[in-house]
Amino acid sequence: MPTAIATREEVLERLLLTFRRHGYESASLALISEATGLGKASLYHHFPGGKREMMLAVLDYIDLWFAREVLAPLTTSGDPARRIKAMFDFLQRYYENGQEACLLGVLSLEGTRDFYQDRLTQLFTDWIDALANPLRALGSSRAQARLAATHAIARIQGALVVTRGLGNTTAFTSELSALRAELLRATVPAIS
Amino acid sequence: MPTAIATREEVLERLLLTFRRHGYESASLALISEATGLGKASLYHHFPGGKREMMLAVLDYIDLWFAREVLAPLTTSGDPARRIKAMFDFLQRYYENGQEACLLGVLSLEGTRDFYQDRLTQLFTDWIDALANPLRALGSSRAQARLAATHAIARIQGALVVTRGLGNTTAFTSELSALRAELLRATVPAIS
DNA sequence: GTTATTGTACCGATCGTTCGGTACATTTCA
DNA sequence: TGAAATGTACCGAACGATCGGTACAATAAC
Repeated sequence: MPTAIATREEVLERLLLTFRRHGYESASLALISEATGLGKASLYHHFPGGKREMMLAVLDYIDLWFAREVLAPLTTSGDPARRIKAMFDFLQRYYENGQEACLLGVLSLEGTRDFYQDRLTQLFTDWIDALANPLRALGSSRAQARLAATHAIARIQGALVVTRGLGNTTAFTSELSALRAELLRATVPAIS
Repeated sequence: MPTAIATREEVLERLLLTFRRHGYESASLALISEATGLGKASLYHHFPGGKREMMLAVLDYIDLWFAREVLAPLTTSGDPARRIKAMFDFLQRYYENGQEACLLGVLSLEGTRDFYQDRLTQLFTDWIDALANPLRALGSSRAQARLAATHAIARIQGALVVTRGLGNTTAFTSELSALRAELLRATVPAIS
């Protein structure tokens, strides 16, 4: 093999960041080429299916580390409060206090999501199911926990939107810490 | 004057819908031309500044009716609960149960928002300030009301995102009715 | 030498934009 | 009153640039 300038994982990481920042349609190949440091030929060597395959590869990649970093920790049998805290710590890092977008959110608002809508739905569903887990352990019924989990993820997404709309990260920080406290209290008054 | 096939307001309405569905970058002139029924050249007759001017015109248009339909009703001196209810009724209609996107949300997640970021910030700020009004009237302090208003708008935006991600409108409906009940109770426990 | 990887040069299609010009109601002037 | 001039609304065609994608020869690692 010739010197792989970057490992596949590094390339996927760059792709992910580019899609997070620009979405699918607006992420041009020129932009992707620049972000990954790979020429078009190289990109098409690694992803013969073109931009679609790049997006799908990123979604596969997300499936992996999202399962490892978020879903699995949420569904272990440890202290539920500890599990929830771990998720928030991760999100705070991952979104960089609201400065970096969420791929799921960006893709959700895209005009045409034909070929990845089902992947999106699956990711959201998995996330909701996983988060419902510790909420049940904190005393909610199955249905309540699912509603509360949906509610929580909506708030996270909303915090990201409003933060970018307002142009500063205070909204994100305060919303996330409030949500965290609310979930740990196991009181989701708006839902009950 | 030749008979205008469509009034300027009708054109702006079509433009708004197109930008809501596709955002700024992904709304091509071909798409806009089809949506408005105007040829590209005609569009440039009405908006010499091109796509940018179309977007700015839409933002001007929004400033007008958003102020009339949402902000003004929120800041009247009537029953605060009634004012809040009116906003939710309007939003439910405007977003069509989560099927249609919010221009503010879509634009907020766009990769480059250089020339309209300040307009976006202003719109969000105005909305938050207006909503804080009846919340104060329901007993919250000034700071609490502002936090609760920001929280509410984040949840609305998040509900739209998650609804589209999940691909069905139940999340939107349940989130919005829960939020409405919460605001009317004047209890925003996650913030306090 | 074989195979994986890449840079360069291209393709047709579409991007936002502009040009040249038509249709027609209004205004100007005889 | 009637013809000429003006202004507004609109469109088809084409602009240069960029889009996503491909062909292929050169290069690099084994």
